[in-house]
Amino acid sequence: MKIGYPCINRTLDCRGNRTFRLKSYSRERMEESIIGNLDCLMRMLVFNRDHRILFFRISSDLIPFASHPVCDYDWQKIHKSSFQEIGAFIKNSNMRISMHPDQFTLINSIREDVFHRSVRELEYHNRILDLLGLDLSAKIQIHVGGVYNDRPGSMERFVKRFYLLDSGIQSRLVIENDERLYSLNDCLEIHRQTDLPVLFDVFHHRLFNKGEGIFQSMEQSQKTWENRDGILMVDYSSAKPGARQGTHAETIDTDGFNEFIMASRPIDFDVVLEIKDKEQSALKAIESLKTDIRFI
DNA sequence: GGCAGTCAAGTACGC
DNA sequence: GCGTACTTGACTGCC
Repeated sequence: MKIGYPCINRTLDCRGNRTFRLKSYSRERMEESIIGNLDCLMRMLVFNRDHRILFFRISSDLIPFASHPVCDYDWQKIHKSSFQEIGAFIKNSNMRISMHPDQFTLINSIREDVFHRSVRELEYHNRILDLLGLDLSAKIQIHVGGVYNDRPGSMERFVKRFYLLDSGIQSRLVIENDERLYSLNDCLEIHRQTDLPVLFDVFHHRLFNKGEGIFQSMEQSQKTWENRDGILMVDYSSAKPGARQGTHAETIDTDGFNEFIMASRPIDFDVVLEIKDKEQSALKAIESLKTDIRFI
């Protein structure tokens, strides 16, 4: 079991997801942003290793505008050695990596142009993980997508589109249950047709389910991961007290997390804490896992 | 230096 | 058919 957090470290005085407005695009701006982001990524990884945080989600903003037509900067070639260096550090530290393209990446869109932009975005994410030299346990997580007033048809379109993707992308992709449109059961159905592993989001599942318990759901998700995929990935967060439903908490609810950890025994998995205070919550989680045999 | 409006990208939903 | 919420930080222009 590895514990992680997404994209940003609030303790360090750097950000690995610095970007800029399209209007300000220039090669100089690209160069400057990418150097800063890669440098900060390395610093975050060193911080993580030093604190036993061995799972990390790399920001999609690492290379700004990478999949946009405006990008005329050969970042793959120019920064190749930085990627190699960072990748070597990840492997030597026995870390797990994930990436999560945002809501605009929709391979089941009814619009062909949206699908094509999504493919470009997935290619970009896949390139990053390849340049880092990571194996297929480094994953790209996406949601199933839109419903478009036709759930079966939209799930079918997801499957059809999946088979159009490059095999490199196919083997890194995983699907995650969301809190409104596609539940864990829907993801499992898509798994049956594509063999895609299912990343289990605890928070989304609590907001959107038909009574399936956490343990049973994790057990089913676990079965969708082959050896080459690594162990099950899980996203964990809890609701911000008193806030609108779906809002993520400011800091980890330690009691709730411990309860979840107990309930998940003996399943082994890696978990990203999607919580506002990022690494602080990861440190608290690690503290409370000190006696768990899966973590030691 | 601080504030408020805005940002590449999509979809769902209410009116 | 159109505007807004979703969700969120931070870029950017303006004072």
